[in-house]
Amino acid sequence: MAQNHTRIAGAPHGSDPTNGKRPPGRPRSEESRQSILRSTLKLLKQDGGFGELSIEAIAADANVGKTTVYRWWPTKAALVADAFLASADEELRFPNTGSVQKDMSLQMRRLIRILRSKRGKVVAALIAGGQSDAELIEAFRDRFLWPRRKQAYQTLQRGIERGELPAGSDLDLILDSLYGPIYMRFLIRHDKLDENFADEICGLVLQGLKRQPQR
Amino acid sequence: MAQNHTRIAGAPHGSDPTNGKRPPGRPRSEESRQSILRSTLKLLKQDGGFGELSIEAIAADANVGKTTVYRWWPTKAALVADAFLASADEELRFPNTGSVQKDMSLQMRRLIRILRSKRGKVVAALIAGGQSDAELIEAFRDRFLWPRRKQAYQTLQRGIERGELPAGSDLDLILDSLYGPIYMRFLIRHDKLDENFADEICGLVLQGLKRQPQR
Amino acid sequence: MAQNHTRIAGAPHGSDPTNGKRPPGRPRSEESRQSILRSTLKLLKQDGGFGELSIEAIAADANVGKTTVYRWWPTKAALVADAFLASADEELRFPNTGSVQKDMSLQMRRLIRILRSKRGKVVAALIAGGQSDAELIEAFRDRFLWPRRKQAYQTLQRGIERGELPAGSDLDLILDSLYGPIYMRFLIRHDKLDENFADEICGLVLQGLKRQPQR
Amino acid sequence: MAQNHTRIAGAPHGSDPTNGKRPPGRPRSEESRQSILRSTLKLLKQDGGFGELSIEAIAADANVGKTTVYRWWPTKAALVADAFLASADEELRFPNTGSVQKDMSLQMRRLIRILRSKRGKVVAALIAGGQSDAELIEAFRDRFLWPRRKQAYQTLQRGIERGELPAGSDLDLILDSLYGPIYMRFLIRHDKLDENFADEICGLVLQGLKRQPQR
DNA sequence: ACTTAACCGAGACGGTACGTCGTGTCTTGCC
DNA sequence: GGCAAGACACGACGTACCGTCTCGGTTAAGT
Repeated sequence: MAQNHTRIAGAPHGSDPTNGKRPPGRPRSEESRQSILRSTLKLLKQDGGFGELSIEAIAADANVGKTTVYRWWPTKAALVADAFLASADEELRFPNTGSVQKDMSLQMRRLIRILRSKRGKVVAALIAGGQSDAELIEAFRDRFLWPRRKQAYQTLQRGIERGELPAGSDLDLILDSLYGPIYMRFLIRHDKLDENFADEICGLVLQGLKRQPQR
Repeated sequence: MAQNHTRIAGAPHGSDPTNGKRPPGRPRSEESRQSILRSTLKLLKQDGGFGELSIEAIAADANVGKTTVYRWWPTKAALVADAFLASADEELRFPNTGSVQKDMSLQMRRLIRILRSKRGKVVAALIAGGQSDAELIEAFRDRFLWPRRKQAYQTLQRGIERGELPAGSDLDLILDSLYGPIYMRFLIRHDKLDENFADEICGLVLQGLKRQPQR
Repeated sequence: MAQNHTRIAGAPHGSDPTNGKRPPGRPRSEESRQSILRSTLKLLKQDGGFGELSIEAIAADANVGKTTVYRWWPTKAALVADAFLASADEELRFPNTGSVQKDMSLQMRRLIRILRSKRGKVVAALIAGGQSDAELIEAFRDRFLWPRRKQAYQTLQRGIERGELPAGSDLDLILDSLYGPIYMRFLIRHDKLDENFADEICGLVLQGLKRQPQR
Repeated sequence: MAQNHTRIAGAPHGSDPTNGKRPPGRPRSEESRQSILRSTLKLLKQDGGFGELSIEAIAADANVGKTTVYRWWPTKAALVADAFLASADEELRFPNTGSVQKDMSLQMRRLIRILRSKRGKVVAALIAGGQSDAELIEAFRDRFLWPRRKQAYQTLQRGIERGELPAGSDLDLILDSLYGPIYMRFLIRHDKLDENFADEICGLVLQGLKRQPQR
C-alpha cells in the first residue's frame, strides 16, 4: 500500500492500523464500496467518457444512495481513479530478460494491449478528465504512472550497468521518448497503434543510444 | 489522408464556390459568428476547461441568442475546434535553416511555447474532449495536426536529401518520437515542459539516427 | 361591410372605395391572405386551442413568410378573429315564424349545432384567448355577438308587439338568460348540450314571461 | 357525479389513509408546496392570465427549483387549479333564509363579487385554460362547480317543498339558467355584471316558475 | 423599356420560457 | 452512525416560438 500519495481514495476506514479501536456506529459497507467501483468501471467503458459519466447513474446502477458515493469520494475524479488504478497492477510489471530493449519492448507491448482494450477507455477518460481537474491527473500520475516508472528506472539502470546504454543518460527523457509516442497515438489516433509500434520505438530510441559513445 | 475538413465547422456560407447563387433568406451574420468564436476562446482560457465551458455562457458573453450558436455548431466540441484551429496557423510554420535538427527544434520550441500559454488550455480541451467525441479529435487531427505534419515531412525529406537522416526512414515514427514526448508531458504533467525539452528530444532522436549507417 | 368596428382585421386594401387611386408598389396578394386564414382555421381545429396555435406553424402551413402574417395582422388574436368571424354569418340569421319562442328556439338550435361541430373549437378558442387578450374578446363581441344580438332585439320586439312578451321587458336580460346557459354548458361541459336544450331554456324563460302580467 | 377528484392535484402525500407507512426518502416540503401555491395565485392576479403565467416565474418567486414544481404538478393547469380551488370554499356556501329566491340571489351575489375581484382572473384563467385542457376544466367542474351545485340542489329542493317551485322541476336546467347569464357576462364582457344582476335573473327565472301551475 | 415602391418567400437574428437532467446537499426511517 | 431513498435549490441543457430584421426576387403604376 504505502504511498497513498493523494488522499483521493476511498479505501475502507479500518485499513490503517492507527488504532486498535474501531469507531462507533455502523461500519462502512464493503459491499457498497465494491458495487460502486464496479459500476463506475462498467459505465466508464460504455459511455462517452469521464464527462458523460454521472454520479447519479453510478449510484443507480450500484443500487446505492448518492449520499454514499459522496460520503467516500470527494469528486468524480477520485472515484474514477480509485476504480481503475488498482486494476492493472500486476499486468504492467517489467520483465528482466537481460536486455533493456527486450525488457522495455515487452512491457510497452503490454501497455499497448491494455490501451487497445476496453480498459483503454478508462485511461483516456482519466487523462481527458485530468485536463480540467488537477486532482484527477495527479491521481493518474501518482498511482498509475509513477509506480511503473520506478520499475522502469531500474530496468534502464540495469541496461546502463550492462553497457547497453550510455552512463549518465537522462532516464526521464528516454522514458518519455519511449512512452510519449504511444500516448500520442492513443489519444490523437492519427496513426495505427499496434504492439509492433513498441518495437519500432525501441529500435529508434534505444538503438540510437547504443551507438552513442559513453560520456 | 484526405483533408476532408470535417464538416464540423461554422465557416460562413459562401466560402465554398459550390454555386454562384446565394441561398434565400437573411444571410448569416459574420459579426455574430466572430463574436461567438471570440467569446469561446475567452471563456476557454478562463474556466476550468472544456467541461466547465457552457454554451449558455458563451451566448451571453457574445450577446447572441443560444439558438444562433446551436444553428451553426452541432456540439460544443465543434465550436471549440472552430474557435481555436484557425488561430495558430502562421506561428507554427517550419523554418528552413539548412539543418533538420535546427528546423525541427525551432518549430517544436514554438509549439511548446503555445502549449505553455493560455492557448494551451484550448489544445488540452480539444484533446480531452476528443476522447469522448470522435468528431472533435478528428477535427483536431485534420485541421491542426495534419497541415503541420505535411510541412514536417518536407523538412525531414530535406534532411534525408542532405544526408542528415538515413534514406528510407519511417517519417511518421520519427515525428511521433519527437512530438509524442511533448504531448505526453503537456497532458500528464509528470515532468517539466520547457523549450529546452525540444532540443533534448531532437538530440536523442535525431542524433541517434545520424549515427545510423545508411540502409 | 359597414361596421368594421375594431380595426383588427386584415381585409384587403382596396376594399374601401376611399379613393380611385391604387397605391404604388406590388398589391397585396389575395392568395396569401386566404391561404393564411385557411391554415389558421385548420390548425385551430386541430390543436389544443388558441394558446397552442403558433404563428410559425400558420406561416409554414400556408407556405407564407412570417413577415406576411405580421404585416397584416397585429396579433394572433386579430388573425383568429378574422379567420372565423366571417364564416358563420348566414347560418345564424333569425327566422320569422310568427312566434318568438319558435324563432328564438330555432336560432339557438343552430348555434348549438355550430358549437358542437369542429367550428365550436374556434369559438371556444376565441373566448378562452379573450380572457387574457382584451382585443380578442372585443373582436368576438363586436363582430360575432353584436350583429346577431341586433337581430335578436328585432325578433323579441316582434314578440312584444304580438303580446307574447310583456312590454318593457329587459331584452338584454332575456337574451343572456337564453344564451348564457348554452355558453355555460359549452364552456364548462358539466352537462349535456344538445339541440333540445334550446327548447328547454325557451320553455323556462319565455313561458315564464308569457304568464307575467303586462306592466 | 362521482367526486373522483381528478388526481390533478398536489396535495401532500399522507393525505390519503391508504397505508400507515410513510414512503422512504425525504418527505415532501410542505413549505415549498405552500410557497408555490402562494406565488401562483399572486402572479395569476398580476399578469395577463393563464397564458402569460410562466412556471419559470413561479419557481423564481417562490424560491424553489423548477424541478420541484414539475415534480408535483404535471401541468400549469393543474397547478392553477390547485392554487385556487381550495380558496373560495366557505365564501360560497348557500344561506337558508326560508325563501329560494333570496337564498339563490344571495349566493349569486357572492359569486359575482368574487368574479369581479382579483380572484375572478383565476376563474377566467381556469375556464380559458380548460378549453384546451380537458383535465383542467374537469378539475374546475369537480372541485369548484359540483360541490356548490350539490348545495344548490338542496336549496332548490327546499323551495319545492315550500311550494315556491313546481314539483318535478328540472333542477339542472334552472341552475344553468341562473348561473349561465352570470358566466356569460363574466367571460364575454358584453354587458355590465354587478350584484344586482343576480336579483334580475332570479326575478326572471324564479318568478316565472312560481307562476307556473304545479304539474 | 425603365424606375420606383411595396409586397413576397425565406430564413437568420436576439430573446424568453420550456421541460429535463445532473449537481451536491438535505432529511427521513431503518439497520 | 452508515445506509437507501428520494426531495430539495440550482444551473445548464437543447428546443420551440416570439416578433424583428435583412436578403433576392416579383409585380405593377408611373414615367
